[in-house]
Amino acid sequence: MTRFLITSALPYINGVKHLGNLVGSMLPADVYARFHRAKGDDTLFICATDEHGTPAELAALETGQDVATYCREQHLIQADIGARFGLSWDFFGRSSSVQNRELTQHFARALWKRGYLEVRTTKQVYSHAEKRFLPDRYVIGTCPYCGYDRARGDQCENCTRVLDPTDLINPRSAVSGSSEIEIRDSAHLFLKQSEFVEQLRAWIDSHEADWPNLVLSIARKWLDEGLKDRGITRDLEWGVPVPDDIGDGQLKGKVFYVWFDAPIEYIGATKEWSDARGKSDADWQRWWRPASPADVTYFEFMAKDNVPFHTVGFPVTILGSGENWKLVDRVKGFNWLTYYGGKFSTSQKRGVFMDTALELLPADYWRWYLMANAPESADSSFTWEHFASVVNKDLADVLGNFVNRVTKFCAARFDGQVPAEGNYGAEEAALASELDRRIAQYAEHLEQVEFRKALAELRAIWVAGNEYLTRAAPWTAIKTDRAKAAVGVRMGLNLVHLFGHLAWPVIPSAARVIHDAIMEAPDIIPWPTEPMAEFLDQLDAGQAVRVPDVLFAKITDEQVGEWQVRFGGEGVS
RNA sequence: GGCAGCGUAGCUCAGUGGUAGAGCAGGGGAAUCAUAAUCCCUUGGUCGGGGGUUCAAAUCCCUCCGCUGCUACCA
Repeated sequence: MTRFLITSALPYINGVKHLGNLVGSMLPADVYARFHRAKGDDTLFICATDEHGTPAELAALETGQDVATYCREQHLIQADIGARFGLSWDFFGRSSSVQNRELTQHFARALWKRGYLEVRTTKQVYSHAEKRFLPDRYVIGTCPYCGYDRARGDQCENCTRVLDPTDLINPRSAVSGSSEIEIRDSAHLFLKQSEFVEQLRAWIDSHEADWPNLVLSIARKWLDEGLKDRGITRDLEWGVPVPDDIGDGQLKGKVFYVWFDAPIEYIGATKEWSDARGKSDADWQRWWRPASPADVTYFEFMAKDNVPFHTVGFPVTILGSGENWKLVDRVKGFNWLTYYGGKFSTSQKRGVFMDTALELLPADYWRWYLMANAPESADSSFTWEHFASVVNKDLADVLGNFVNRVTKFCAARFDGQVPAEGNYGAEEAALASELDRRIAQYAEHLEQVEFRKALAELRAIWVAGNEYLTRAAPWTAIKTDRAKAAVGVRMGLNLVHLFGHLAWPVIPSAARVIHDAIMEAPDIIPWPTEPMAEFLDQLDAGQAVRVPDVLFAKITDEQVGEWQVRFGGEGVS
């Protein structure tokens, strides 16, 4: 049976991530990983912080810390928030780890030996004020086309023209504002991606059936436009150093480009995981260099801006190495989650970030809303009104109230114990067969990573519970026919138990509380594999049942209004 | 400019050739176990505009409009 290797795009080290980052990679990867663990599959879910690059260096500078200290602190912050969001990483690594440095250098050496790397001299902007080279977008000046005076060196945000830093009038550093900048020659390593076009195209075509349209079209676009060789080194301090034996000594003091080493950290973090447990290399290599590729199904989750790096850049690294590393099997790409139709923005304090989200409400509220409205086919817009209505209806009314009404009625009329009287009949058989069908659908949607559809189906399963309860009406039956009422309550309690199982991949904390009401939940709440006729008839008569506290409190209009103001809501853009 | 995705009910979205769908919101009813929750019934759309192919188009082709993003040194 195949093992499931799951990676989420690496959150960049520069600050706490917002809900859009969460729903675009980490959260769906977590739901999928939990689903496979629940099914009993051998599953490994890997993530890490992406720590190299100019923004990290500048952010450290701003806080007055050295970059290594800054990254260490930020990594711990992100690890903590991820854990509190229920992100069940088997390991959350760091792209600045020793393991990743060694692996990155290993891949570079393999590519160099096979002739896929080449040294080329490029023109780079050097700023005297910062005593450092600046990426194009960190140079600003006046746009020669439209006159906008804060155009970036890579593109003018005003007229959207693509620019080169040398095009700018009055160029200056975006960091210090200093105009003491000059263009210097700098040698860099280029990865000959152009030699892999046919190989990549054949590989991408082979996934016609199992990659989403969004991913296929982005990947093909890059090939169709003519794949260029890509510079994979930078003039920075912080990063994986280029080893002396590569590049004939022309690259002393340079580091690899963050997009070269970041995907390799998927492997690096797996080695970090293995090393942390004191295991041998075979332990992590069984995931990345399996005896047969079919032994492992490798699944990547990411937002659409990351698709080219995962379907073109990283595969070239793997293929070019000539070694038997695992290539990705399935890719799930997401569009953007917007905030009232606009961008989430750290600098403008616009939108909701993971830390503040948890100050407002528990993780499951967010997990449910985000996955039920995941930006799968198009960008989707977060609004407080929509969030409140989804949470109130789905979680509080349909699910929470079901658990509450069943357990409370049981407590009031059956001493809080699973009643023994009566036998299941046609009504219960019909429900079991409906649920067999719906659960199979729910599982299929999860396997196909159609999260909106999956969660709609899960909600329909909860609704089926409410429908059954209305038909069984134990509150009426109890007046004349205690056995009939007992049947309804017993089925209701079995349904509560079932819901605890089915909800676990999506809302793990609430699922645990629900399960605990019936019996103590295991760490991994398993997927129900029995036919429902059997599963829904498993509670022992006489066993005690607890009434859990209110599972989901409703979000009030006052809260919606307050949060709109606090986070920049409607009309703000 | 080029490219990609999207445009379907008031809102959020399914639906890729065969009589327009779901959830929410709105309207009516039932029930009273429950977080006033639930359940049943129901109103509502010339499928962005225009043209074409076809016995038949939301779906295929052309064109125009709008929104969002990408355009390779941000990550």
